[in-house]
Amino acid sequence: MAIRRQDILAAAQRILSEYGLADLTMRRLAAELDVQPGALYWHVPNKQALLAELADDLLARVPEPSSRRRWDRQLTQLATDLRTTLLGQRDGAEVVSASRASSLDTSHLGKRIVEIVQAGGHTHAHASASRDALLHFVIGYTFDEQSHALMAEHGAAPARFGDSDAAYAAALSVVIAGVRAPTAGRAAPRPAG
Amino acid sequence: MAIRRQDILAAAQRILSEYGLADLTMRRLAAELDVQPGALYWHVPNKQALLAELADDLLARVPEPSSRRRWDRQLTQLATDLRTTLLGQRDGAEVVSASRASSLDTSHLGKRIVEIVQAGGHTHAHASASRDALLHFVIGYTFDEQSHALMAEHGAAPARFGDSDAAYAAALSVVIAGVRAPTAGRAAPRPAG
DNA sequence: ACCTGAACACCGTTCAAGT
DNA sequence: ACCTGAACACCGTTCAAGT
Repeated sequence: MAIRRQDILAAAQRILSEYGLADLTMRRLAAELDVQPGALYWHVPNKQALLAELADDLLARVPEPSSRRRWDRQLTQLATDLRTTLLGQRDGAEVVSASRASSLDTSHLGKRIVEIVQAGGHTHAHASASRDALLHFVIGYTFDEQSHALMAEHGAAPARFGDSDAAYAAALSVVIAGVRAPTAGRAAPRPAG
Repeated sequence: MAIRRQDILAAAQRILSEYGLADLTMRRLAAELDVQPGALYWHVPNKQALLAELADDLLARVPEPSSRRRWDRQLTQLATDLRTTLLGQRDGAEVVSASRASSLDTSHLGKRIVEIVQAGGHTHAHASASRDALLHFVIGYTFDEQSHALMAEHGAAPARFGDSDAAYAAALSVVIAGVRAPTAGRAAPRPAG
């Protein structure tokens, strides 16, 4: 009974969820499937490709925003769901962060964001810039959140106080406000204070 | 003639600049200094601490924004200089990204951003959210840029077309606009299209 | 077609023992 | 005080040979 590519992915998922990314090695994966490490390389070109597939599967779990709502609400929804999805998988943000390698802009998520912003009446240029700003923010932010939670668990860092969801929402709203107000860059200077 | 902590840092810098982060191993570092690998552990607790110090040194190179300019210009300047600094060091964004582990908010850079936004007449809460949005964006964006450039070099990815500085400036201006316009979240909805 | 066995070329970290 | 020698417990990847 030969192992299939599918089995490898599933086993990788299991190890990731139960033991974390640090324990997800090709040797551990082979042991989980009762084969020799080399056997994996008949099904998969290398570890990176495996991680990329895990990342894609994870991003595919982000739900579509309901298109009935206002475009900027859709964007907020999407960014919120993306974070929730990443937090829902152990080391989720790191997996995505480590293996995206600049395919984010051409990803389904990236395209959806551009569509939504354009549907809001903005130029393609502004939509692209918004996509870059939004995706890099969300992933970077969540990565930090997740790795800090891990360190706090191991006692290597003090636990953060306050409502983390609220902190995220506040930072997110900064980016969203910028998406909504592209002309602010050319607005007349307001007096400070 | 014993080696000093300083020498280790300097050698690490050399390896990083000449061969990249992947080649910066404790064993390679020891070889560079003509000592056994174990010798390093008399001077340094572990590899992570070393990387954290490299990251700190790198971030310290970011120049202070001239305080004569308008606050939002200072912010743009800072974010632009941060990217330039990261791009100026081989694998710079990755080094910072890998070893910051949520010390960014308490970093000098983080504090400066909060000060600047508050000097712009905004609340501390908004300044904190802006810091989070801005730093995560810049580092995530630059990391992607740098790793993509590396992959393109190795022929593993198509080279990006267009002006990368302009693309960055566009995405950055989205975030900055959001920092400038915190009330936009409560503004009346504009008709789309 | 699919896997084993065995190797290659590495890692970070620890620690008794030496000087 | 500072380092060596030697080990421990690992890595990802390749590839001839087997079934």
